[in-house]
Order: sequence, then structure tokens, then C-alpha cells
Amino acid sequence: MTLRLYNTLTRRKDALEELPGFDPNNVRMYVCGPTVYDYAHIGNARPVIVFDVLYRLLKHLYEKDGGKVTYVRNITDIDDKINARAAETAAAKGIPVEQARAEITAATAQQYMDDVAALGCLPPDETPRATEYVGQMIAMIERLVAAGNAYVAEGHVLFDVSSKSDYGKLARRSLDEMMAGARVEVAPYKKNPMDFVLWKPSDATTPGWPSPWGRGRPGWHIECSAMGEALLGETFDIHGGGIDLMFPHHENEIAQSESVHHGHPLARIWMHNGFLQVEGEKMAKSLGNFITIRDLLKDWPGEVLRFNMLRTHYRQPIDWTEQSLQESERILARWRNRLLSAPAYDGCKVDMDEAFCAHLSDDLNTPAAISRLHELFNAGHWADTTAKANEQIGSFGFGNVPGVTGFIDESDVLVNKAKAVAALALIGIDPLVEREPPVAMEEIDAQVAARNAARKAKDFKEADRIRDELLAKGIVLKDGPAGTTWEVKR
RNA sequence: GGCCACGUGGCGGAGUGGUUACGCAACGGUCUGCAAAACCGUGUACUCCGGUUCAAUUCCGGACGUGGCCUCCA
Repeated sequence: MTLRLYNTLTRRKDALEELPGFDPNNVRMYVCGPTVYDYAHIGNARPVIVFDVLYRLLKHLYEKDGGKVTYVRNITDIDDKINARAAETAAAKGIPVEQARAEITAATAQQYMDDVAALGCLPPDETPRATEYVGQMIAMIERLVAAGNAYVAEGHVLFDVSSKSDYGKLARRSLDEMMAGARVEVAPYKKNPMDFVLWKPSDATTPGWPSPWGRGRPGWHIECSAMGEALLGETFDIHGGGIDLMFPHHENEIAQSESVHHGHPLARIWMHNGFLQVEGEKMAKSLGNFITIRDLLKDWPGEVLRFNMLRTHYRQPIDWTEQSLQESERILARWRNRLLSAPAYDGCKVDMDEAFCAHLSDDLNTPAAISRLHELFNAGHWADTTAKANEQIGSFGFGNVPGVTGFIDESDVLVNKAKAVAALALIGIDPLVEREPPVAMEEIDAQVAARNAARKAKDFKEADRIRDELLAKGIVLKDGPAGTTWEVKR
């Protein structure tokens, strides 16, 4: 299975294994994580889910033969938005700004990790925080200054973009173009308008760290360069993030890291996920459609949110709508019912479905992979449409024998079921996860028994009353050929 | 103003130089006390205008539209 990923650097799908220096025994991925100052919104969830799927796929492809996949997702806990909140909190509570900063970032980081876990994402191998790497950042800045790629001016240290001849190669923009269209307010101490800050001074009310250039704090871009180097080395395989980070953040990471590493590439493949809109509109606090993951989790299971995200290819824009969420939930519920009604599955060993894996390996084509899941679930519908045959077979599902009449071979049922479960696991979805019923099991069983007694006595009024009563409590009854079953309504 | 992406059936959403994506919804049917679920079957598409080609939804150019980046941003 050849893994091909769209590479922003080359603007085409590159085969990871064909890139120079790739080591299948040591696959490394870095993804830009959150700035922790507020609840994460659903747009923030997109890269987390997308790259979690990639992480799982990489593990599937490379860890089976003893290889190692390392996934790093940082937490940005040094930032001027954080500082602004810290200053407010410090003033309100009468505590030092450093303490306020630490409290805000610790609490927000914990919220974030809880949210992301609820979305079914595996924890990365490393979750470095910027504050833990200030020393490495300072060291890297010193190296940049020593190499002539950076200069000190009025307490700031700035990266000199003119020192990097291919600056702009990721965003495919030339310095001339950028300066022509620049709307940046140019600080007077900059040699070049596009020069960006590596280190800036902090005043007494702003968090800061001692440095050769005085007490100050790092610029935004340097943390990813420093942490990437510390945890993954000079060159790693995949660097991911939202498309908005392509410029300037990722461009600047490349400039810093490659300058320090004598031109060695920072990442072999650069990946960028598309943006998300809400009900056709850009998500913005001013529009009142700013949805946090936390709020969504109050109304929807994490699996539904995750599945909904994966129904659109990661590079496409996605319109996040209520209708789409309902559709996602319906599909998962259907699959769940099929899995539950299929014969007992006890670890039937199957290889990963090749078609499914091939779709994922083609630049993470999750919509096509999901379409393959539908095929697995629908495969080989019996040709016999008579009621009798349906009654006999209907509850099994998962046939794999086109044109068959009568019973489906149970082994095929098991194979498709096992394949479907394994494929779903590869994208991080467990459709069999039980939801806590809002009514005690004993009560449900008793009510079902009472209703069936009423049905037997042809007292359908009483039977319907019981069914409505349970429905009002959130339990849906279904009378199948094998008896009455129930599920949790949403 | 500069740069970039996208425009597929009622809706969502893949893909392809010539052959059914897929799903949801809808419609018809089977089953059912009724319902739900399940199952069978059916229909509708590639923004517009040029060009290349035997053939374009698919390649090229233009128009219109939507979104993004250029400033913090997933």
C-alpha cells in the first residue's frame, strides 16, 4: 500500500516512501496544536481529527514490522492573547501575571485534551509546551544570529528574510510580491518589512524570560522550530496544520529551521487542512455562530462529530450543519444496528480491507473510504425479494454472496463484519460503543414484557401506551421477527 | 490591490478524457396489529462561454460566483 499525501511544497501528491531520507522504521509527524487561552471551537477540531486519522494510518502501515511512529502536537502557552487574558485576571484577582498565565494555560490545556479525547483522538506521543522549551528557543535564536540570519534591534531579535534566498517557497510567494501587497505596519527597526520577530522584550506586566537580549519572550514561530528539532530532529516526515498557518507561520518555521540546519529540509511533506464554515457562514464570534467543541458535545456523541468531519475530504472546505450531523448520526446508528444484529463476532481475524486502506492511503480520502464502508455493510444483498426470504435473512445483514437466495453463509457475514469493525477502528470510530440508557434496564425489560403480554392479548391500546411511555423517556422499541429490541433515542 | 482554492443530481460528497461513485432525503414495494427498524426497486448531475480532442463534468483560456491567505487565526 503506497501512501500518497498532497504536499503543499510540491503542490501534488507525493509518495512518502519515495522521498529522500524516509525511514519506515522511524516515521515522524509534527502538527501545530492549540494556543491555550479559551475553549477550542469546532474549526480547531478539524486538524486534530484529520491528523489523528493519519496517525492511526501511519501506525497501521509502519508499526506492524517493529517500526515506530512518533506524533508530536505542541501546546502554545506563550502568546500575547494569553498575556492579555493573564493581565486581566491578574488585575482582577490581585495575583502575579506569571501565576495568572500559568493558571489560564493549565486549565485551558486540560479542557482541550478532554475535548479532543471525547472526539476519539489518540493522545500524541509528545505534547510539548512552549514554556518548557524557552531555553532551546534562545539557543536557536543565538545560532541564527551567529549565522547571520538574524539581527538584534531595539531589544528585539528579527529574522532577516533576505538571508534566505528561497523564502516564500511554501506559500509560493516572492518577497517582491509580498512587499507589493503588504498591509503590514512596518516597525522602524526592521531592515526589511517582511522580517519577523524571533524575540521581543517584555515589560513588567508581561510574562518574560531572561535572555542575552534582556527579559523578554519568544516570537510565535520559533517555538515550533525549537520543539520540532528537540523531539523529532532536523528533518522529519510530515508537518501539518490548518491552511491559514501556511503563511506566515509555516513559511517562517521553514526559514528558521533550514537556516539553522544548513539548508536541510524541515519536513518532507507539508499538509494543510481546509477551513470550516457553519451553516454556510464563516464562523465568527460577531456572527454568533462560534461553536465550541464543548457545546457540541452536549448535544452529540463525539463519534458523530468525528464521523461528520471525516465525511468531507480534509483539504475541501466543510460546511458544518445540523442536517449533516443528523445524517451522520443516522448512518452510524444504522451501522451499529447491523453490527448488533449480525451473528456474534468474537475476534474473527481478518486482514485490513484493502480497498478501504487504499482510499485512506490516497491522500486520506476519507469520503471514498466511508463509501467503501457502505459497500461492506451493504455487500451482496440477496436477490430474493420475497417476504419469506427477507424474514429469514433480514436480520443478519452483511451478506457477501451476490444473487444468493436463502440463508447467507455465516462465515461471509463474519468476515464483512470483522472488516467493517477493523476499518472503522482505523478511522477511530467504534460504532458499538454503548450509550447509557436513560431508563433502568430492569424497567425497560419489565415494560417490554408487559407490552408483549398486551400485544398477545390483542390489547393494542395498552401496548401502544407502553411504547409511547418508553419513547417519552428516550427508549425506542422495535418489534423484529426475533422479538422486541430497544435502543436509545436521541 | 496581490496570491490561492473551489463551483457535481433536492441535499451532502468522491472521482474520472469515453463505462452505476457513495450516502441522506424522496418515490414505489415486501414485512408489520400499528409504528420503528430492516430489505428490494426507481429517478434526477457535473456554473456559464470559448478552445484542444473522434470524444470533456474531467485538459487549456475567459466570465460569473463562493471561500481563504497577504494582520492574530485550525
